[in-house]
Amino acid sequence: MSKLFESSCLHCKKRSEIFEALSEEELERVDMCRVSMHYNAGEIIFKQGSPCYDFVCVTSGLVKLYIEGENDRRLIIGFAKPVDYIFVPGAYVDKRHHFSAVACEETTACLVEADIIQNMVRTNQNFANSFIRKISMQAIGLFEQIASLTHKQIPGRMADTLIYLSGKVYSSNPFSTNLTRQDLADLSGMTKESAIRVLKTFKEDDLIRIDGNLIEIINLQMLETISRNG
Amino acid sequence: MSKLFESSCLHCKKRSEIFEALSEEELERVDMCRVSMHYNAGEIIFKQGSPCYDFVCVTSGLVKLYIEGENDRRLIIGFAKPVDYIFVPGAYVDKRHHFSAVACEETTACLVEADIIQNMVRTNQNFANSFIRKISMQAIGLFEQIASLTHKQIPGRMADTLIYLSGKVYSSNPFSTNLTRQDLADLSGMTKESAIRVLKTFKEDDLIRIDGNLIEIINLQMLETISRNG
DNA sequence: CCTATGTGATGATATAAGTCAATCAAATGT
DNA sequence: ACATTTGATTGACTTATATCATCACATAGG
Repeated sequence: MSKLFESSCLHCKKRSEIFEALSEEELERVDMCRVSMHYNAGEIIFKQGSPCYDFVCVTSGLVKLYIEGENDRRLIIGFAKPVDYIFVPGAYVDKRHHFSAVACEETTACLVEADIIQNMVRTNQNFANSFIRKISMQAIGLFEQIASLTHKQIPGRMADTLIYLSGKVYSSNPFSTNLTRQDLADLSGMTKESAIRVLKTFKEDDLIRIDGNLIEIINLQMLETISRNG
Repeated sequence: MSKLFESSCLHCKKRSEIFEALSEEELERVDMCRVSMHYNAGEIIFKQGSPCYDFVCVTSGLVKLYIEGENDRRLIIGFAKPVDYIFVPGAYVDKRHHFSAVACEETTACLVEADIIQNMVRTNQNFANSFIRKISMQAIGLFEQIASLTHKQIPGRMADTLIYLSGKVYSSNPFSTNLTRQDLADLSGMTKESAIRVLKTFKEDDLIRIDGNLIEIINLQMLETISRNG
């Protein structure tokens, strides 16, 4: 909505890694053309295939990023949380989004014109470097996910998903989430029913505890073993 | 081996997209510190997990890039052919290789110190831009592969592999390849036996023809339909 | 020349995981 | 307060795909 209830980029600066490379003057330039948006849970921020005009920087809430395949199948390839900006590879190739972004919960985000960012990548070496490092990390994450999805079976994949959520996304244990079983399935490359069944066996084996929105990993070591054995 | 039997980067320039952004002076700097290497089929160029010192630019032959998972399982994530340089995401993160590179056939490649390249990314805007575009394209390719591998079943995945090889890697039809059935399987996320079986059904249905090292797509349209239906 | 060794091919079998269908609980709208 | 929707759960069944075992063939090495 209005940018009034967001402080300016200059003060927001301390929280967002990548923007540290920018000078005050550059930050002001970003601030000038940014639009602060509010999304309710479930609302689409951008959709795969649509033209991409903006870079999105999540300032609160949580956003899931997923690929839509044929037959209504989806695969969640990651999350963006405060203060991640979402790297959109299409911005440098075909100006199209190659995955969709949807708010998992109440989310606010700043949209900045892609041109402005790309321009700063051109003119500011340090920014460009952070940018490339960020893309690199995303690529490495994808490698890990692709290896897990193709080489492991259901228990191993779900173990990876739980470890990822607790370790990388929510950074806490137990963690409170409003991801659905379908989301967990889309993260692990399986059907919702299979997800429910593995989670049940994990509960029965006292590896995890689930109470409503709260998921707790009780036996991380065993989960890691399951992950390793595929 | 010796750099004598390779012409200098200055003359090689016309063939390699990304280096077009470099000035003569910069190209000379690259030329100075580059090492030209020769690899026989099957030889490892670099291995997942090892420290990465160099960027690799393939000047002849073909290189397969693959992730090694647990239990000896591998997944081929792409190929590098003349004149691709291999983007190594670890160079900007942890200085480790996150996938392995192996020569599929007689291959020559130039190795350039990662520092030199990274330095030029810093100082040359156009080079940085080409660099980011290249990474972006790799990421988009990974998205497509990950969607294919997780959402499609064996015939769809093998169809994708054949279309990819003919269209993107060999750019010809028929194409001559010395990839083994195991390689085709590693590209498609299945076992060697499954790969052999689908290929057999494809042959029986007159979609493809295989004669020794030669693979020909006879009915591309039908293969694309199979790909779409998963 | 014979023996390893790697690759391709095939059949029998086991099993992992998807599909389909029904039920239940909680949330939401009227 | 009731109807409707949405998500979670479970069971029965089917099927896709891996595994295992075997065999043929070519090539390389001693």
